[in-house]
Amino acid sequence: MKLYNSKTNSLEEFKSITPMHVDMYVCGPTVYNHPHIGNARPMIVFDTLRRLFEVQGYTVSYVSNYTDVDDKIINKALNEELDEITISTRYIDAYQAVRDSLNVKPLTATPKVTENMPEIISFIKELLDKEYAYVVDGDVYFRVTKIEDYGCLSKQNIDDLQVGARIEENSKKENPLDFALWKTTDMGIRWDTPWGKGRPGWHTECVVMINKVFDSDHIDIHGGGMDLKFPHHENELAQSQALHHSQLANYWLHNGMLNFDGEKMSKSLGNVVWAKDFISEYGSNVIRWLMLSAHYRAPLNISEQTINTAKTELERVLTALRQAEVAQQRAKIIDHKEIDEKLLDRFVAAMNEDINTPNGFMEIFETIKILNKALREKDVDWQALISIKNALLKMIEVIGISYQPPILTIEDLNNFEQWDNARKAKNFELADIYRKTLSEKGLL
RNA sequence: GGUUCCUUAGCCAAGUGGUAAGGCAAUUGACUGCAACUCAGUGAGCACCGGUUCAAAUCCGGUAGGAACCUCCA
Repeated sequence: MKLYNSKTNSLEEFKSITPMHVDMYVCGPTVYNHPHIGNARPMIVFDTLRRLFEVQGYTVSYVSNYTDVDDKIINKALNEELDEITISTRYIDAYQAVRDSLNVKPLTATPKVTENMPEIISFIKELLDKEYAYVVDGDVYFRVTKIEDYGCLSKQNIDDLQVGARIEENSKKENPLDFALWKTTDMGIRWDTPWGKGRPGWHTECVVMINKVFDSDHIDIHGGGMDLKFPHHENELAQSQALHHSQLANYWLHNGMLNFDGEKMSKSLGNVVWAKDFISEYGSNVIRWLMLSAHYRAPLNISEQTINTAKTELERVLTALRQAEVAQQRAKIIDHKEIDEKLLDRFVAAMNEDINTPNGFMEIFETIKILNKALREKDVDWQALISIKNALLKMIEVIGISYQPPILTIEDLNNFEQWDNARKAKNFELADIYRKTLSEKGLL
């Protein structure tokens, strides 16, 4: 498999640290609100990558965190006169519900900041001990200049950054690029430390959780949205280099951002679309199909038209499967588990080119064409047909499309027969009645 | 101001040197009792300019337009 490594800006052949196993960490959300449709993209992309690994025999440890300590959460809690845990729990549940309804496979672990405070504090302490960090008025900052190639992930030059850096009110830092590891505060949830009572900065948690959950300072894949590349991932990397001389991950993957009707979603534009609303309106299959119809690194624009296209295309896939299934059951052919490996291999090969889902979709369409033709042969080769169908089922499983094959009842079988008979007898009025019944049951 | 990236038919979207995948829409034909489904066919020379090469959508340079990031938004 080839993956585009954001760190080297090039396609690289994937090689796992442990044979046939992948350790993957994807930065999760700060849980202060419901997930919007943009949050769904990394969920879908990295779940698909996980499934792509698994179909090839890898086991995958897929971890994604919840940031449950943050100013936004604290503010929300103050607004609603609730405590932070109530707020963060509410939205963690909301995220989990969206993951479930998007058919995202259960994650291996979903660590939270509040559950890792001793480790986070001792990590910061170690950075202080080794002088990669310094304390000012109870705040702790990371000393960016101590990392020689700081900026190597995001291809930022420190000097350029300093020129472009916004002027901060906070002049306590040695260098404007230094980032906060700890903030002393008298508001909201706080922890005691030798340097002050407060809460951790954002960039430390991911490194600490990776180290802890994977029991290693070096994993295979670190993913997230393109917007996290700098500063978040850069800063994670810097901390890992500081304490472990480790690059943290072999492959850094970043998904592109999502637009709605050509515009970035934002509260000020008032065009934020909540994932739960989108899912209940269009269903998770349509969303997955839509999100995967473009390459994960490219920006993706959602519009009425792209939604409708996704619906139509998806319907084509499911129709082919359904019709094959119905015909097979009417012919009373018992299913076998064989898969047309040649067809599946073509799909996997396409997907293995840096999760090239558009080309994967092409192979799906090719397979559909083959299936439809096989189904309409004069003498159907059922064994071959079932193998093709099973290959197609495997493909949509990789992209996470859920599909329940219809199970024909005696009544359904009878309706089919009556429909055939009526047509033979040229009693079209009666035939149309049966056709309507079958159509309404979604069997045509 | 800095960094990274993008520009392919009406629309979506692959394709990193050898002569433009796939899909949606449109349209023609076949199938059908009619229809749906399905199958077969029809359409671009790749933003623009210049260069390298036997050969470029693909490499290099420039122009125009667009996007993301530059301290906590996936």
